[in-house]
Amino acid sequence: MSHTLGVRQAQKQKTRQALLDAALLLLEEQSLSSLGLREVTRAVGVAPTAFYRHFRSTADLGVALVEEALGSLHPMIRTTVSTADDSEERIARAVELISRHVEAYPAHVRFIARERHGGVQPVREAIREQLVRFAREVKDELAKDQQAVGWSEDDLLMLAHLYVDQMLITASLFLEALDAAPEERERVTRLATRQLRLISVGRRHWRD
Amino acid sequence: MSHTLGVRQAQKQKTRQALLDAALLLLEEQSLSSLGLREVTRAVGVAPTAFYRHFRSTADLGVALVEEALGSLHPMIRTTVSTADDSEERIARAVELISRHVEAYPAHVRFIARERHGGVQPVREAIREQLVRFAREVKDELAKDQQAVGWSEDDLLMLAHLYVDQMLITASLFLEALDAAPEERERVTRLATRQLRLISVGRRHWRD
DNA sequence: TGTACATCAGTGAACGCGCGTTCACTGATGTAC
DNA sequence: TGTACATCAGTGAACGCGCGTTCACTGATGTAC
Repeated sequence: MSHTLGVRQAQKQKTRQALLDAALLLLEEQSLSSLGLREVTRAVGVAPTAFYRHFRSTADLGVALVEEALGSLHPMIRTTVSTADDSEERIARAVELISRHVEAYPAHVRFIARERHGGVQPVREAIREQLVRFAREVKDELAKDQQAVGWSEDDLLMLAHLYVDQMLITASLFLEALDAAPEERERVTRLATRQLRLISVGRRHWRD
Repeated sequence: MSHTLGVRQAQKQKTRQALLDAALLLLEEQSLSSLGLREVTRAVGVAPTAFYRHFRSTADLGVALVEEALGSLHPMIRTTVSTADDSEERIARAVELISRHVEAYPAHVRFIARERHGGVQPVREAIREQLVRFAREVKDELAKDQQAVGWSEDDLLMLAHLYVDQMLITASLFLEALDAAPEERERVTRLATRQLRLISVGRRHWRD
């Protein structure tokens, strides 16, 4: 067995996670900039002062949520972009992946969409950094493709950013469609698929 | 002379505008969801209760700000898309227009970017409605172009949404570059230009 | 294994403060004659 | 033009409430011997 945490450390982590979970729930209906520390501790059932054992402020908690929401996504994105088969199938798989991710983690997705341009600077910055990393990773994968011959680094990065932004737009559309009729999700799937297709067409004819 | 407001009405409008201006200023560093009514009236120099003579709540004020930020933009967007000359020149003009708009109204642009996915439902809805209108108008202009032959209504709307989203992304990049060195704005201009160019290439070869 | 001491996650009282909302008001502007 | 009354934008006091932060604390867990 690998290293086991002491009882005390384990309990601390449990409380910390409870604070993160409660905050994410509360953030479905407000922005981080109006989230109160007492709200969060009340939802968890601990004293307000316990908050300080884990986070300096709600902004600090927000930065931790960014890591939780985006940190584990890097390998998933890499493999989705890199899998080198037919373009049409890859597009379908990417859209499907986004759709499933939004269904599985709607609150995380909402949080990122909301705080990307939100009122809390350190959180905005943390999101920006993660997205820049995504774009660089996508660029690296694109560079391996045979289509990338003749493309400058700059153009590849430009395309990577286009894909990353498109991914976020699609995620946010799926989010809005979550409580709607299934047809609505189908509509979003078709829209996102065709938008990616159009970008792929542009990519294919870029240097004609 | 056309109809003149009475002194009383004119003064009321002036106060209302002062409230909107003050709110916009305060929203540079926070989200609407945490904006306080007393903050706003304090900044203007009127009693807190005066607020209620103009708005039911800060959410209500937010909806008014959406109208102020986006309402007057429709004709501008229409003409930019419709002007039917060389594609490359049109792209340059569109990017230039966005850049100038962000320089002229940074606070409005920031407000829209921030509250588009923000924590206040009626404001989100108001922004969504305006963006859907933009997309429909862009679609109508695209439909007039000779390139649109063979395109379905659905595909045209898909492309229109792509353009509108791209416009917002570009605006938000220019916003981040506002306080940076001029080279940074130049970099954003080149990035946005090439992204629009790639979309145009995709458009040209869509039905190959 | 048992004991004595250290650590530290979570407590609970207390603080000063700004919040949104109510209410009856004032006094300049508007209107009817 | 002058007068008497109505309107209503903005006032100021008052309210109850929840906020973030401080502080000394408790008692279970961890550690040294």
